[in-house]
Amino acid sequence: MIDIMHSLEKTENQFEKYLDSQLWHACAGGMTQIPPLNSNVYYFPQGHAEHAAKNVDFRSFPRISPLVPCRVSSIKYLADVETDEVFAKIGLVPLRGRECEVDDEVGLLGFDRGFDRNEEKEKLNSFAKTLTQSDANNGGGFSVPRYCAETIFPRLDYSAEPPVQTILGKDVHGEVWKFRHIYRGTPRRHLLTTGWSNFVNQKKLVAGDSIVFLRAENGDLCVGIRRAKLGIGGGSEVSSGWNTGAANGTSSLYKSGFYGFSSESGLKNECDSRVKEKDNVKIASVIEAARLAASGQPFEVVYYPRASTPEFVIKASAVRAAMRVQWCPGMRFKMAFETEDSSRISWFMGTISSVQVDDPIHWPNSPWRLLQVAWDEPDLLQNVKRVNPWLVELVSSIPTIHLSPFSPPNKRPRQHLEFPFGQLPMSTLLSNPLSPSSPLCCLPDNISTGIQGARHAQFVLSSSDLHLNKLQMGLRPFDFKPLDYGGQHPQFITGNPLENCNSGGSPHCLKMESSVQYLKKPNEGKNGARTPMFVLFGQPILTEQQISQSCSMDAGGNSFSDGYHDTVGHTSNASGSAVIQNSPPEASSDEEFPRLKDQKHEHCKVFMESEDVGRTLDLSTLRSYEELHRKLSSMFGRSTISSIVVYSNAVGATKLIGDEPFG
Amino acid sequence: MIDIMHSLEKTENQFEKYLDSQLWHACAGGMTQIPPLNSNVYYFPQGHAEHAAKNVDFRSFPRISPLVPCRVSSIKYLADVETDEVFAKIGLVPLRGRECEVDDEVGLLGFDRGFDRNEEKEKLNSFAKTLTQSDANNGGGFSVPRYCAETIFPRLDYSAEPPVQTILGKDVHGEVWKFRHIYRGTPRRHLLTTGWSNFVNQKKLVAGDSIVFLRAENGDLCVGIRRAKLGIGGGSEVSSGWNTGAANGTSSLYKSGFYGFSSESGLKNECDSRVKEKDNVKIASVIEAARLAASGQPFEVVYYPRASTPEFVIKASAVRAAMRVQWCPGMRFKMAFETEDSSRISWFMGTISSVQVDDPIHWPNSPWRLLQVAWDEPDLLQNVKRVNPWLVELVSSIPTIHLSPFSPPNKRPRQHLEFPFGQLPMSTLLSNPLSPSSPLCCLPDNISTGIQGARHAQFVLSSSDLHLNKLQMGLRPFDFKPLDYGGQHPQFITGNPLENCNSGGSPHCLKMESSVQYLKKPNEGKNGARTPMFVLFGQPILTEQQISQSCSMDAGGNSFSDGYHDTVGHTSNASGSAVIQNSPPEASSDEEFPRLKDQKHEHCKVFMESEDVGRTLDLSTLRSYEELHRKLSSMFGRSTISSIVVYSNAVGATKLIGDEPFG
DNA sequence: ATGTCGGCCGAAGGCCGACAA
DNA sequence: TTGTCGGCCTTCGGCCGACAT
Repeated sequence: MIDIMHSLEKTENQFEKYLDSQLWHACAGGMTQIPPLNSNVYYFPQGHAEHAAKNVDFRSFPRISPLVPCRVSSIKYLADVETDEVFAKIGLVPLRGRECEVDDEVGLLGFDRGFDRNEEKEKLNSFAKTLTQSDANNGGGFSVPRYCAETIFPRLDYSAEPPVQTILGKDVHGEVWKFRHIYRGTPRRHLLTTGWSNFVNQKKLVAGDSIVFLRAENGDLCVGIRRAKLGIGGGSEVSSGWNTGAANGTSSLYKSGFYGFSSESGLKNECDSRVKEKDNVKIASVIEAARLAASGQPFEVVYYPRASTPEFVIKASAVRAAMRVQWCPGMRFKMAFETEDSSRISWFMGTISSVQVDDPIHWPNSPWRLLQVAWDEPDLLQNVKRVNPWLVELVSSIPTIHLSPFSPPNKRPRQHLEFPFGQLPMSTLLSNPLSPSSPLCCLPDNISTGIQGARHAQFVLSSSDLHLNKLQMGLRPFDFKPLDYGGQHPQFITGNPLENCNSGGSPHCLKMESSVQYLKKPNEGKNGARTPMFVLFGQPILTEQQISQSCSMDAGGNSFSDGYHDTVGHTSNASGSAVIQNSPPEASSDEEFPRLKDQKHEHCKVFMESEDVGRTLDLSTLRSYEELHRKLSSMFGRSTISSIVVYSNAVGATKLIGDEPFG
Repeated sequence: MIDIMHSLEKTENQFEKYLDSQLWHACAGGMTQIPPLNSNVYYFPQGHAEHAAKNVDFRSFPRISPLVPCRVSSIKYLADVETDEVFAKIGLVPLRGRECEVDDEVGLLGFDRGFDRNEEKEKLNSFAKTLTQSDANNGGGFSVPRYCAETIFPRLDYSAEPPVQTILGKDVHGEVWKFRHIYRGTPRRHLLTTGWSNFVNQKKLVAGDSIVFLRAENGDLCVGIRRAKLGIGGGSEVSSGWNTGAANGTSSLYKSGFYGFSSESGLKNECDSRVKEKDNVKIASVIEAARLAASGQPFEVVYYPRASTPEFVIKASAVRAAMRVQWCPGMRFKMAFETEDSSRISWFMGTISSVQVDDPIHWPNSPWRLLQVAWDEPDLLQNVKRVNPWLVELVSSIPTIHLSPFSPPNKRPRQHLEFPFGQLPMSTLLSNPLSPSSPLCCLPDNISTGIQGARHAQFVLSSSDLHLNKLQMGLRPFDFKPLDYGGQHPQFITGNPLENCNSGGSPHCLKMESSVQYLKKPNEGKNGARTPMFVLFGQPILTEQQISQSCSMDAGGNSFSDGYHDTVGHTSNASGSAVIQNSPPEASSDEEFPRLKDQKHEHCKVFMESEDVGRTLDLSTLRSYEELHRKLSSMFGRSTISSIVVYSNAVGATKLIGDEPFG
């Protein structure tokens, strides 16, 4: 394969050393989602240009699509030689026509799972800590959280007085750093002393940066760094008050001159800055990528996961799912952000204030940053005005349902959003938005059995939870209910009651399938056996008996379809199992709940109450209660899971399960 | 003017800041000769490629001349942002045909002089010191040589106890550095203390590097650095034992890690190395320059004066002069090199061992590195095997004269050396090398008055002088003799008695005018009045009366022609003043003694015996004894010059003059 | 459990005159 | 005149437990 861009970069960066994928992801942070190898994605030139942090002139490509369907042909995990900043080179092969459809399946079935497993393992073996002032201070050591010392570091011999050992850690370049690890003080605590200061200075770390310890599969201890982002969200402006500590990052790096005059001298050239100037991604690269993409040739993009701009190579399924939603002003949603110290992920609630194409002149039909939003906590997200639809998650569709029957159909010509995948014939859907077979604006007409919002209700999150450092909602029981129990009303958020969608002038309601599709009774219109089952954070949990049953059935995995593929595959045919027929169960759990796949909803943190130590659990890999039980038992080293195990997902909702089996 | 290369470089180095020419030359060192603006030069692509320190593939320019006549259209004095290394961008406009001839005159008459004046001033206002171990040590200060403190630094108030002041020095980027200057200790000495260590660290200086203090015209004190070259001469290999101290330059720059392991980590990326990797001049630049040069378009070259490769943009007159010499194996010569610490210039003696084109395959007719040489002190110049003819200076032509009458004329076909200037019709000269009007191989037939080598004898240097730190030959009287005193025999060097030229097989004797032309009686065949005059290191010194006389004469300045232009202008006409007729005296003193112009022969160091402080004197600017006397008086602050003033030139020859006038 | 502080100690930085070349 | 050295003082780096959160 001819790869011009790659060879270009080779010349400036002769020695490319590929990182371990685990370490790379640990450094990239929890928000980073690199699409799996051979999966189908959309490439957004617009986002690529944004990533380059420069104004890119695309005039030479007048007709390039704002989103180019591609297959991921290669992924290289790399790290900047100077700053240790991780980045990836993603090889993309543009797709067209039938190719999209066919290959999409391959990607979904073949490789998605492998990636998720990797991520799971990483979570188990790595620990990230944000450096405190004391950690980053010159004369100091590093306070090692007990959990890290006990689970990641080599076993310490506590019989010595004091217990000490030497820690060797490999960084992203394979260089080994040496630390003295001591367990001392009153009360006892783990500390890194000798060697730590040198590490801080060499890596130019400041308070707010994070260090990642990871125990690799071969037993090596790895050490990565994750620099604090200057601001939350995607804008170039720094949000006020958020993470200001890291903005002034030079104070502890350089001795100021004797009279203070020479500090000016030393900081000029880029070698001395701890973070390279933001020209990682060159304009030329963007142009070249766009050129090749437009002409259907393979190309390669460079992506810096910590560059504070949204990802521009997005899993096709996520984009498709987002495009199926009929976005309306007034919709309530939540969106994930990395916290200031990059240690956690916070979900921020907001309301869609407007749905309009971001840059109609240059990218007339682009869904990129389609949604203008108003945040419940606008202070922290001042510079986040527009977001990508596939990054937000609706928390309740009730306002849409309540209001749309009384709002007049929008007479204005809709903006045509490009959507080049063959699987989703835009023209059909858009040309007749009011046809019975496709969803109406704010009026889903194919909901037959009313609201069955139990699954969504599970994600309801009061905004007061957002700033809890610990999840303390704990001990109230989780009501497991079989999905086919009808009549269960969702727990509604009563935020802004969506005046926008009701007022006559401004509402823009765009595209396709209503979000209330999510609430559609999953088994409706399927050949699905109405098997009783349980859902944990939207992830169906079956007994092993149920699995063997469903496998023996015609399309057992499809029983859990939320209705996406019904609409996708057969806009005029309500009963469809054809598209994903014969898919093995593993695949179905991934693709059939794409809304849940986004942003780690399948990952739950499991706390053992006696320890207050959370372990992460990938629900998507659990196919039975038995499997869950085994996993939990091995996690906590006990043979039985007692009732004090509390489940909590990233949102902060917590559940307590009893010792008795689910079913 | 379209200048592709320039604009290319602009993009990578956005802010080009031009240096003061004086500071630039002070940093570049005494060996650097940048040809004057608008002067005519030869551009050597071969040397350019060598400068890039890479193998450049010139196959795309099959017929590019190895030396391209050009006019210097621009000179930019610049310094590397990171390393402070000075470099120049020289704009060149290829010349052809008549253009060469005409414009050469303009260059010679118009601009050469201005440059020399600059250099003179710089010498007077700057001081360079090579850092000792103590200077470069971490815990130390800087020992300021008294001369530097008293002539370059601001006046110190000695009434205080101790006398202290703050020194502010601007570096090449205009940044100001602050030093505490104190005069203390027993015995008293000048020191820089506070601020010095910081400077050393920031600039990553090591013992062997030099610091240059310069008092600019506006009174500002400037501070430049001049890093030690890794080896003397032009090769890429480091000569053994020479300047080894600087080769290991990292010891004092970085604290080694606590356990020593992290020093490995810190030194990897190029930002931490004190000298950038040797890719200053890119291959692409060389190719591009060659392309433009071959097609006659203007181009620009980047030249790093401290890159240890010979200059590749050479004053046309110097090349022409060298090409007129009939180079023969066995010829004795000297060549200037910068000393290890770059504080002085040493002349090394050698013998031409062979005359053959360096790279006959790629550059079949190139004079570049034409001479293969054997050094009298081969140890120090192990890697200098081949040198450019215009860089060597014959010290005696006696072997040629002695031997050539008995050696048979070389029958082998001569190698054709390209020489594209119109003024020197190669074809004529080469096609008939034995014609009476052009010099024979080793047999000058146009010497009419025997040997008159007084001028050359003045430059004879015994190799034992080379390593003297001080010029101590001092006090023997200098025999001033009018030039038209005939019969004075030169002081011959009796080194290797040139067996090569006598042996039948190997001698290659190439090109044109015999070196004994230098010994030709200058006034012979001229319209010159046989005015008695004195020559100081080859620089004629007239009384003011003589000047006014010669100005009123037809070609007064030409009286001092050494015969170059006779041969050049009129190969078949022995009496010629036409070429340089009407030249003002200033111009003539420059161009008519080109051999003396090279390598600062016109600069003498003047020592006041009571002080042992040398001042530099530019003889070429002196046009009368009175002027010399005035200059010396003002230099030493005395109204009369007593007999204890000793003259010594860079070679080490010293002269003592009396109080009485020359004439 | 762990962030921050002051105390303490040793190393390095840095200024000094002595002394010698 | 000036390079180098040892002495001496200060500053900084860095390890420690105390204490508070």
